Amino acid sequence: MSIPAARDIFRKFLAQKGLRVTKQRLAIFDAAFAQKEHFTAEQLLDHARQLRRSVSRATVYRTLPVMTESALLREVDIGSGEKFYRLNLGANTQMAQVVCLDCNAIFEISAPFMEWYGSTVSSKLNLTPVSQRLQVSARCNTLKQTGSCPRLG
Amino acid sequence: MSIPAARDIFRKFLAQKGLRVTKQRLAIFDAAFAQKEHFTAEQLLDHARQLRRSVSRATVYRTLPVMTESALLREVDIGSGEKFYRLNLGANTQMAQVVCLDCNAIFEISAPFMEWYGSTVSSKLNLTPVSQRLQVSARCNTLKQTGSCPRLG
DNA sequence: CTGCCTGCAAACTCTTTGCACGAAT
DNA sequence: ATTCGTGCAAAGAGTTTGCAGGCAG
Repeated sequence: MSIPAARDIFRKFLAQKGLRVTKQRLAIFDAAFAQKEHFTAEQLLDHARQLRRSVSRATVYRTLPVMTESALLREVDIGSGEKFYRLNLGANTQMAQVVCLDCNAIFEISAPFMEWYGSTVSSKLNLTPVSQRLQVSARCNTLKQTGSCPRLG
Repeated sequence: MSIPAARDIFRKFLAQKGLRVTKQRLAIFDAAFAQKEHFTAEQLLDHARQLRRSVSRATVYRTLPVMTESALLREVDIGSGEKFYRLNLGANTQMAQVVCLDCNAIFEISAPFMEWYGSTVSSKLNLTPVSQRLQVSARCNTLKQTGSCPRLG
């Protein structure tokens, strides 16, 4: 998806929710759109400030939920204290994460069965599933064998 | 498992690790053993203080990892800010959680396939799995239909 | 013009840590 | 007698919030 097209989704979502299209929100959106991998609120702030000096941390934290609700971003909480976010343009499958405890890399794995699992298990409890997450924590074999991780150098 | 038997496991684990068997650690252990459901560090502190007035928050936080490593407890992080813990005496299957967003109940579901999934996915990345978690967030049907949740009243 | 949005800084929550005293081995 | 463990209080990290002024609609 192109930048203008994605930005349009964001504008429309804001309008739909009765939210204003501000320069700060657009700068934060553009910064998020430029990220290729997972990023934190702080990293997003850094990048957004390069696009618009005055963007504040508070506005980043207030805009992240908006972008998550609009499905432009996906929140990835690996239980590490800080939350990660990731572009979610056009994604339609549930994703699992494999987190390397040695180099902190997060690998995204398509896991369509999660949706089925969520429904099955929820219905037995008379609940309606909202979301599901599946995460695997693991250690690097290469690091253990050779003493260095390909991603750590 | 009986209380003395479980306490023995704890004593042995402490000895094995070269850690001292203190009155505080035993009080915290007994408090944890009395919990039937998931509990937080704060709840554990409350209960432990009923058994021994002087138990401090710091010691609870320092003891929780010890009990987790000894497999007497299992840590359950549902991404809600605070961590939950649960007795894990003799459990040998991977558990998934279903979390009700309406009443915050946590249901534990046996999910043995998680182990297989973790291995399969990790090996493709040349990683060795350490742990996995699977969680479903859901909403209460009864609450939606009748306006009241059986667990909220 | 109205009132939502913003930046700033302070507040908040949960958890961790430095220190001097106290207790287990 | 050692040394580890403890309580206390302060620090820490990430995130949220109250407020006065600014800008979108």
